Amino acid sequence: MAEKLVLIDGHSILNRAFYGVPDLTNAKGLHTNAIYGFLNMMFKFLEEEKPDYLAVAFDLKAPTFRHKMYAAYKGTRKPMPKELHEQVPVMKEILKAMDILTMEQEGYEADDILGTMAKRAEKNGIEVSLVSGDRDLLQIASDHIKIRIPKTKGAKTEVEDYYAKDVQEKYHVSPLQFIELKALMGDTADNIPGVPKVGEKTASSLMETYGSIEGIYAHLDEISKKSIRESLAQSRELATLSKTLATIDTDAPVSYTLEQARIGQLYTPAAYTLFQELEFRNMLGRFEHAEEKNALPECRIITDMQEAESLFAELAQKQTVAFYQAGEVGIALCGGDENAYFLPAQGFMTIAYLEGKLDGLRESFQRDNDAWEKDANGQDHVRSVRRQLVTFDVKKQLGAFQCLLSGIREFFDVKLAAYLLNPLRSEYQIEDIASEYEGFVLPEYKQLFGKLTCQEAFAQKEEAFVTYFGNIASVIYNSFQVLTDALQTERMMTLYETIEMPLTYVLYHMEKEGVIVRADELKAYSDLLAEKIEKLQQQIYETVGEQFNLNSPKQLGVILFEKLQLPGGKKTKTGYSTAADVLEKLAPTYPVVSDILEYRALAKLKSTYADGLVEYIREDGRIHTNFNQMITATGRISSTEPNLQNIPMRMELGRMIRKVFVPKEGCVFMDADYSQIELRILAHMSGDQELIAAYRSSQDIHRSTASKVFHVPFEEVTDLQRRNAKAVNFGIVYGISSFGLSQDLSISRKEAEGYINQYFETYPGIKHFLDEAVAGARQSGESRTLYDRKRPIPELHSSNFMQRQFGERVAMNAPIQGTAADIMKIAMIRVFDAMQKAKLKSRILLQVHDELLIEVYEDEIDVMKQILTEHMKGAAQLAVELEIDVHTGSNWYEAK
DNA sequence: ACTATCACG
DNA sequence: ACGTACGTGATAGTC
Repeated sequence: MAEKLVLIDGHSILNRAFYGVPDLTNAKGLHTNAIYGFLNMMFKFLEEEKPDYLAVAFDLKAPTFRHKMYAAYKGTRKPMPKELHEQVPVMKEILKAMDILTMEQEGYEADDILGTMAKRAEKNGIEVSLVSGDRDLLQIASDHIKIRIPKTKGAKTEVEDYYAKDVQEKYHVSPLQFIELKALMGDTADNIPGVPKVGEKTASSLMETYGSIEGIYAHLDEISKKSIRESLAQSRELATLSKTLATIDTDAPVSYTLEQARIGQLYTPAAYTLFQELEFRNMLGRFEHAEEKNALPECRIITDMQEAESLFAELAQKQTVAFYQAGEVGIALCGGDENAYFLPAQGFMTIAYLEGKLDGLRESFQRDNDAWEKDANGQDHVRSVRRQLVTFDVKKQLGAFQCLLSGIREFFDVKLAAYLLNPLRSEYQIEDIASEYEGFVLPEYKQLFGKLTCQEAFAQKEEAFVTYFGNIASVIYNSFQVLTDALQTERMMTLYETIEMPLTYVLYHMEKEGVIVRADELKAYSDLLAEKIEKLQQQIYETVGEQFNLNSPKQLGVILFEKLQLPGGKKTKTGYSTAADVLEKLAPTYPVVSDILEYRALAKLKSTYADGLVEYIREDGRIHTNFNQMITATGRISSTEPNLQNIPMRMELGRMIRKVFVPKEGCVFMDADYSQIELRILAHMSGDQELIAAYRSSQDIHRSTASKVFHVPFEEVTDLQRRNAKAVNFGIVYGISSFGLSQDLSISRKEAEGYINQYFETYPGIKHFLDEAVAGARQSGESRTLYDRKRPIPELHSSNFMQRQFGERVAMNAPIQGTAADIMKIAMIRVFDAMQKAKLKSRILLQVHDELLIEVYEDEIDVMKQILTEHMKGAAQLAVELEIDVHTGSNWYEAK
């Protein structure tokens, strides 16, 4: 078989990667996304093509000959952004470390080097693949030179391949004619002027008819369109120049030889070090067993019960076993590199049987772990011998395998670990973990089976199905080591083991329990709203003198700011802003605007809450929300389908909704919430003596702040002063900015700035803490909570001022909001444990960031209140006490 | 699929 | 000269 050469257009691929891959930075703040994308693509091509030779060409910084000609004609290229620029030398360093030939040559562009090398290789009977983001290279395509153009489509990369015939097919010209096609239409990205008025359509029809630029000019008078004909006549020189500019030199005196490009040891120690520095953890796997890495283990299906028995016996000897359940169809298992198994639930091998076997494994693991634990006496090395069952998304798996509930510490959740290591991702699919931490490319379920359910897929495509789930089990098994290592080096194992993993179980129980919502009352409330909405709507239409869709901000904007000529239009990119803060300024003068505001409020209540919630009431009369543990950047949990963390509270009419949330027969609701937990955390983390002292003397903190900031005696603080001080306190926690504060208080930026300066003078420790938070985050590229939860902040090193400012605010807010989330999670675990130990029948139902809602049996009210007080206050020992408010009531409205 | 708006902490 | 408060999720309208 012919040998193979892969050539890569360095700058062009880096550029593609830079814009295609989301922003990434390493601990030192170096941007790495372009390098990451480049390497991913390179590995993909290496795996697909298995070439014998590989080389990457770069342009030299100095403008080259062809560009100089054009530079004189019309400016130069845009400079590349600094975030990309800094990655180029690092990229070259990596290639050097991997012993990959990089080619650059004075006076020649990367295109020329690539073209020349490709043609030379072709002459030697070598198959060439040329990877570039640039269609320029199509002119090089032949029967043995394939041009590969990667296209980033969302998360995936698709590749367009062009041999000569493919160019002909798509563009109706030969590769050589492609040069002239391009010369006619021009290319701004490549600084080729082209002929004015000639675009893609015209150029290709001209080329199809006359075959060449020369041919076109020979038959100039035959061209029917007058404007085109004249433009061509006038731009003859430009056309020639463009052709010169577009032509790639395939016979340049390139000094590199094919032999220099031969692939040697790619996975060298030097490269390993670099990959570590850049934090490309998923790629590190390639270095360990570079040879065998391409193959996933064999996946076997086991239908025979005797075989199943011996498999489980074998797995019971392993230190780690990965499992993943495939819908109701069966379970995939993997206990090592060599094999993965799929056990369908059929015949005598029922789900119950499989569940029992898995629970058996768990039990034996637990026995060993308990024994080791006793031996080790709480020493660190226990972790390395602990036996664990590894899976993906424990909370979801619990739904099917209830038995798993009895063990917590025997399970490891790779999805949860991946979230903690990088909480910024929008999703954590098993496929992403496979590629990020293992370097495996797993096909997606949808690609293999489309919309088939697991049952259908198993019935119709058994082999693919078995392979798919076997691969998942194997990826779970393999990523376990990488993820636990990463958690250790990031000092996050304690967070994982003592907070996140136990919390999963608490959340599972809360979801399963659900909360009663009275559908009949909700309906009555909805009808009440409907009546009010109808009246308001009629009144608004009458005043305005026209019917329109009140729910459309676009139509409303036109009515208010064009038809009625109200002042203060324009704001968003799509038109006028009709947001509440804009309308509120107009409401006092224009009664119709305040009607609109009221309409909006009522419409929101009706659609999202009154009508929205009914849809989620199940047959048991309860709403079972999802508490998502792997969404937020700061460590909070979120609630969906429905969101029960944003039930109205601030306005009385909305707050009434809470009356439909009721405890079950024989129970009351108990609601406990932390009092100003974030400010207390700020006092602790900053160590500011004034603020700590204020809390210790248990003063009204906002009043105290007002007194100090505005220099008035504590007793004489006015309501307005207190309100302003409260806003400043909030602002501090959000990462203060004078603009934000001025917006919130409707004051001038100057005044806001005055408040902030006064505040920092009063609490110098806070100023120092916030400055340090930003400086530290800038250094390390991340911020950390008291419990070492991290949030990366790549924005701090952005070249965009706005982004950088955003990064600074995040650096101030994340440690505070995140620590509050940590403490609440600790409290939830301890409260849950205490309730179990006391064998209470009462249940935790909801968490709303700083608040817990409990369904409490009448005879457990006292003990429940005691548990909440002890464990919520005791969840952390801070420089100031944690305080909570506890209320009871016969519905959520009353209990709050 | 995206934007604007608004509910909560 | 720019155009922002931090963190979420649901709905309706628009493309």
